[in-house]
Amino acid sequence: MNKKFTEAIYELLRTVPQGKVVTYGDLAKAAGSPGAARAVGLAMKNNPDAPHTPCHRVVAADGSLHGYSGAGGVNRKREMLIAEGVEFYGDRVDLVTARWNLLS
DNA sequence: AAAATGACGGTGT
DNA sequence: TACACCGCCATTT
Repeated sequence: MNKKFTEAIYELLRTVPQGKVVTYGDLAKAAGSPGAARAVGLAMKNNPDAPHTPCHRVVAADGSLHGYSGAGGVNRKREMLIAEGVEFYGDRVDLVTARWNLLS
């Protein structure tokens, strides 16, 4: 425990409503360490609190999907987001409309 | 305690 | 736009 970083990531991630997404960088910044985007992704892979944490709503800074520990990989992740109402632009998420503000 | 890892981000080609 | 390289940070081994 103690790992406040990962813990903060989960907390913030839980605030993201369905149909919205956040980037690793924004998540890291909101957690208190801008630039730790990699650490954010690691937290998802190493300890995905599963259904408790919507890790599938986390996308790259350019809106593209990077990875997913769940079944189906990024492929499943993409379809999951579409099912939630996230507007996709090819294989990229429309961050212009689907990006969630972590500050709210 | 030190080194290696990884679901990133930005820039260059 | 796609691919490659470097730099960044926290976690894991």
